[in-house]
Amino acid sequence: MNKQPFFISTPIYYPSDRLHIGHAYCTTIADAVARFQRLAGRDVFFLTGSDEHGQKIQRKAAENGLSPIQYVDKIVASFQMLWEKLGISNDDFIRTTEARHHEVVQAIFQKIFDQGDIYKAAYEGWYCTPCETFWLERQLTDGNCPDCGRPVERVQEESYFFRMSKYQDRLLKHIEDHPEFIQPVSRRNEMVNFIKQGLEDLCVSRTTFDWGIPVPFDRKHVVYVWFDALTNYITAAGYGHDPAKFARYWPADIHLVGKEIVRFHSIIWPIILMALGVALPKQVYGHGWLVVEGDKMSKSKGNVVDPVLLIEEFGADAIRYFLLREINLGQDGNFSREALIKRINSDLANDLGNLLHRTLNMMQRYNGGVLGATEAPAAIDAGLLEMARNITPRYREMMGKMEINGAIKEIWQLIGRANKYIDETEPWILAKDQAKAARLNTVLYNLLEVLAIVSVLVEPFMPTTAGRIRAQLGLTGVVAPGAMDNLGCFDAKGQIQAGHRTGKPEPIFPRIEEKAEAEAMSETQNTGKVAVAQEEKPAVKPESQTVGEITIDDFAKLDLRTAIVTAAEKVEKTDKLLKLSVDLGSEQRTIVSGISQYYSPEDMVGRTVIVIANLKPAKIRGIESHGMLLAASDAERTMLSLVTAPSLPAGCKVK
RNA sequence: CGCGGGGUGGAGCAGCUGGCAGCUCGUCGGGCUCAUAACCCGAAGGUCGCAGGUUCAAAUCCUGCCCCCGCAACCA
Repeated sequence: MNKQPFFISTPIYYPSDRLHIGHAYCTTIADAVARFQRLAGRDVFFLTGSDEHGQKIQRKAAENGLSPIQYVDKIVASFQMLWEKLGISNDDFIRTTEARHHEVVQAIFQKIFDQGDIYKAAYEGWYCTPCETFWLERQLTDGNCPDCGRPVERVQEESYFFRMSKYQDRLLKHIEDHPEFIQPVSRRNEMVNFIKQGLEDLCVSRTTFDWGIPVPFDRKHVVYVWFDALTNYITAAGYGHDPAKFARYWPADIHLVGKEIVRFHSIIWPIILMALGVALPKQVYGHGWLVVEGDKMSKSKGNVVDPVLLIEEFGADAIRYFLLREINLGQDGNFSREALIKRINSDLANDLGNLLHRTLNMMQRYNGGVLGATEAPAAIDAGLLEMARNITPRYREMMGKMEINGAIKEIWQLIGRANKYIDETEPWILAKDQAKAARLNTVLYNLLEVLAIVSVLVEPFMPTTAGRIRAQLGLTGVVAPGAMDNLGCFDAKGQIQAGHRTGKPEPIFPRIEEKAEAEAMSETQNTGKVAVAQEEKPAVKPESQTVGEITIDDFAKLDLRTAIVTAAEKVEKTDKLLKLSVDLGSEQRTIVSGISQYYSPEDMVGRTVIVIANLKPAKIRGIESHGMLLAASDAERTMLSLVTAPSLPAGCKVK
C-alpha cells in the first residue's frame, strides 16, 4: 500500500449529557477534512470517541440509579446514533472504558513512572468534603470553599505528579520550530505566553473517586481524566498493541479541538508524548465556538440547539453545509435558524439545486434524456471551461489550508458561472433549430460535465447530496477514493460521454418557505429569531423541581422578618453586589446581596424587604453580610424580583 | 491594571506581511423564460468604534480611550 496515510481526530466527548450543535460542528469539520483526504487519495484514519471516566459521570450515574458503565453506555449510544445521522465517516470510535485503552494508559503511566517523570509527593491543599473538591489557597473565598462557601479542611494527601516542568523548554522550542503545530496563530501566541509563565508539575492521580483507570502500582489512585483522555489518540492508533498500524498512522496529522481545550492538547499532551519518546502530532487546530444569536449556548439559558432535531427538520447535508460554509473555522460563529434557512434557499436550492434541475430538464425536454453528438466548443464556452479546469487545484489548496469555507466558495463560483452560462448560450433558442443540434448538445454536455465535477467536489461536505446529484446525472453513485485526480478534462476521459443518459430531474433541495415564520417573528419583537427547538426555550425557565418535603418545624427554624433598607451602595469592582444597611426594628444589619443588575442603590433605599434574620453571617468580598434578602428569579437569573412588604414596619415576623 | 475575542455599507462576514474598500443576503431598476416565484445584468448604500502618531501612502503598524461578548471572581 503506497497511499499516504492521514490521521485526523476530534476530541472524545464527555457523555455527561447529550451532544449539542457545537459538538456536531467540530465533528462535521473533521469529517469534511477526512472525506476530502480520501478523495485526494490518502489512506485516512478518522477517529472520534467518548471520554467516559471521572467524578461527574460517577455522580450523574448515581443520581440516575445506574452504574457508571450503564449510564455511559446509554449516552454513548446516542453519540453514535447522532454521528450516523450526520453522515460522519469515522474509521474508529474509541471509548476510554475499553480494555485496549486501559492497557495503554496503565502501560504509559507505569513507563513514565519508572523513568522518574511521574513521582509521588505529598499534596497539601484545602479540601471541601461536601463538594469533594480540592482547592488551592488562592482559590478560596475568605478561607471557605468558593463553590459552597463552607469551611474547608487542610489535608495532606499522597498524589502522583507528572514532571511537566522538565519538558517546558523543549516544548517551547518545538512550538517555535514548528509554526504549524498550533493553529490558528492567535491560539499559538496564547499558548506560548502561557508556557513562558512557567509550567507547574501536574497532579495526575486522584483518590476522591474511583470511576477511572487505576494507577497500576497503587490501586488507591485513579489516573487523572485528562491524562487518560488524551492517551486515546495513541491507543486508537495502535500504540503498544499494533506496531504496524502505529507506525503507519502516528503521528497524527491533525487533532481538531475546540478552543477551550487547545491548552491540554498543545501542552500536556505533547509533554506526555515527549516523556514517552513518541513523536508529537503535526498539528493541533483550535476551532471557535458556535454562539446562538450572540449568546453562548448553555443548558441553563435554554438555548441549546439539538442537532438531532435540526437534522430531522432540514436534513444532515443542509446542516453540514451551513456549518462548514457560514462559519470561519478559527473564530466563533453565529448559529441561527434564520441564517440556516437563508443559506439553504439561496445556495442549495437556488444556485446548486436549480442548476441541476434546469439542466436536466432541458436534457429531458430537448433530448429525451440522451446526450447527442457534440461539436468543438465555441468562444463563448471558454469562460466556463477555464473555470471548471482550474477549480480542482484551487479547491485543493483551500482545503489544504483548512479554509473549508474558501473551498466551498470556489465550488459555488463555478456553479454561479454555470448558471450564467445558460443565460449566455440560450439553449432554449438553440433547441428550436434542428441545424443547431450539435451546438445544443455541446452546451448541455458542458453543463453536465460541470455538474459531474461539482458532485465530486461537494462530497466531503454533503456526502448524500453528492450521491443524489450523481444519480440524477446518470452517473454511478459513489464517489471513488482518489476521484479528484482527473476532473475537468472535458474530453473522452471525462465523466460524461455522448450517448449518456440522464435521469429525471427532481429538486434536491426544495425551497423552505419562511414567510409564516418571518411574520410570527416580527410580531414577537426581538425574540423569535432563535426558536430552534422551541420547547427548550420557554419564556421563563423556572427553577426546576421542588426540593423535598419539610415539616412545619423545619420552617419554624427560619426567622423571616421585614426590614427597611436605610442605605445602599454598589460594592466596588463587582457586577452583582449591593451592600445594604437594613433596619430590622430591633437592630441594624449589613447585608450584601447579588441584585445590582436588577436594582440600583436608589431603588433600594426605603423599601421594606423580607430577610432571613437568623442566617449565619458570612463574608462576601470582605464585607460581613448578616442575613439574606428574599427574591424570586428564574433559573438563569435573567429576571429577578425582590419579595417586599410595602406597608409594614420593620421587624415583623413572616410566616 | 485578571484572561481572551471583537467593533468594516440595513444584516452577517472577508480583508495575512500597509498601496485606489470586498463578499453573501437584503433593497431598487432592468433582462430572460430551460428552471425550485428560480436564473442573468446593473445601481444605490461605508467618516472601516473614537482620538492621536509613524509613513509618499493605514481598515491594515504604534499609543491612548470608548463600547460589546465570552471566561474568571462576587450572587447568604
